[in-house]
Amino acid sequence: MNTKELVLQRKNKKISDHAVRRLPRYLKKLDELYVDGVERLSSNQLGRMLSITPSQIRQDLSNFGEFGQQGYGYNVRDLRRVIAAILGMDRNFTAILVGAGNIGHALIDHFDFNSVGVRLISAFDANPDIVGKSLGDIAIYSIENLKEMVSVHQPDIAILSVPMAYANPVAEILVEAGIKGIWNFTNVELDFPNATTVVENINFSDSLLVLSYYLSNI
Amino acid sequence: MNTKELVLQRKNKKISDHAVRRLPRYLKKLDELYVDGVERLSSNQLGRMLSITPSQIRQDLSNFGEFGQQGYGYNVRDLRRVIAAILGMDRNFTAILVGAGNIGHALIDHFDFNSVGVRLISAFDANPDIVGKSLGDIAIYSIENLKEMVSVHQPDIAILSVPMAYANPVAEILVEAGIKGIWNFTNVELDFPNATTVVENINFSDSLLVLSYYLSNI
DNA sequence: TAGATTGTTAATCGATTAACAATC
DNA sequence: TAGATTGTTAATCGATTAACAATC
Repeated sequence: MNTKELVLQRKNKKISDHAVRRLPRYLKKLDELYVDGVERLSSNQLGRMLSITPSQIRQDLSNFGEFGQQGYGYNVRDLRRVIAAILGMDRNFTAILVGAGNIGHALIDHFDFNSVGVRLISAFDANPDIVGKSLGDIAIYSIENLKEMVSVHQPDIAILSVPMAYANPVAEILVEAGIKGIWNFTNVELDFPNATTVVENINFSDSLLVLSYYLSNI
Repeated sequence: MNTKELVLQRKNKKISDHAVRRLPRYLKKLDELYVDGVERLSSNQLGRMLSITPSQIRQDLSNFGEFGQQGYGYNVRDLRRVIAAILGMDRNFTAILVGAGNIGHALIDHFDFNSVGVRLISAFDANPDIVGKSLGDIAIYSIENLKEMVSVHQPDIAILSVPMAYANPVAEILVEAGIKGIWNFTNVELDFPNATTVVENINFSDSLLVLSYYLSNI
């Protein structure tokens, strides 16, 4: 299979969010197997490893192309590459951190942006005590310059980790400046009037409440 | 409506995870409205605010009981209470932080556990430099004592934020010691053999990959 | 009362699973 | 070749939406 022939979406099929969210799980398992030196893999084997039916795996992959071979299965190395490409890992997306508090710290120090193909280029904060300094090798700029910097440098993703009260106003600035994606850590649902912007939420309080629900209901 | 009569699940109906994950959104909006002094609300109004069909809201709520009134709608204050109770917010769940690195820091400093009815009682770490100190008013104990402390004090929830390599071994200790829920920040899929333990994942890398996917595919 | 809105049943839509012909 | 496993079509299952009688 030639990766260059990769079609990201076949036949204008509508691809469900469920399917998309399974792709990172496939990828991670394939990475593990690759590191372990495994060369081939059937949908059946992968399914057992992830508690997913082989049917579903084949359906999911068939949204994007034909990556297997009858009687053989999938080549681990190739399939990894394909899924990485589908997920946009080779697009060299750039990101800025907006709000350099504790979560921002944690991301800069511990999150391997590289491993998902994203490059973090700078940070912005309102606190004059930290503006002008840097976190690791990420410089912190004043939030005053956010709009201009986004307009000029056109980063793809804004990691939004400002205090809740600022979530919507800052998001609006980002959208106006032309940001394409927002990774939203604010626990606030962003309300856009005219949104072509992609928003992906990491919502701690919703998540903990769901855990609390299931704990309450065995 | 009398909150004491609340039944958490009617008719042994199976409640879908989708429905459960919408409840925190309802609650948050109801909180806002309550603070703004709004007294009543129809499923239609709430639906417009959240971009959810009124049908779905009524279906979701009907999983748990009858909380509205024909011709009137829902009482904001009552419905808030009911949903909070369904989500287990008045169960006084306790939590421990396992791995007191940056994410742990961020949670202690900024996350309002109180607002979801959870009480954080202590933290554990392997780093001898911080064991014995505290973060805010949360004491940090040695991870050596984890199993014993969990067995004795029986916290409900473990917030798992250890390095990836330790995710599964530490999770196993927690389960053996009788933990009921794990809020998993490790980016690792926990594999339990005999799991009655509830796991709720916060997976940064999966989430960022999904954002990257949608950015790649307009 | 008349209008509004619920809770629920029925209809639709979408996602998952099963089955199987094609073929490596 | 024979066995294995794909990609896809069909069947099933589950979730969402629509419709409406009940009733505040």
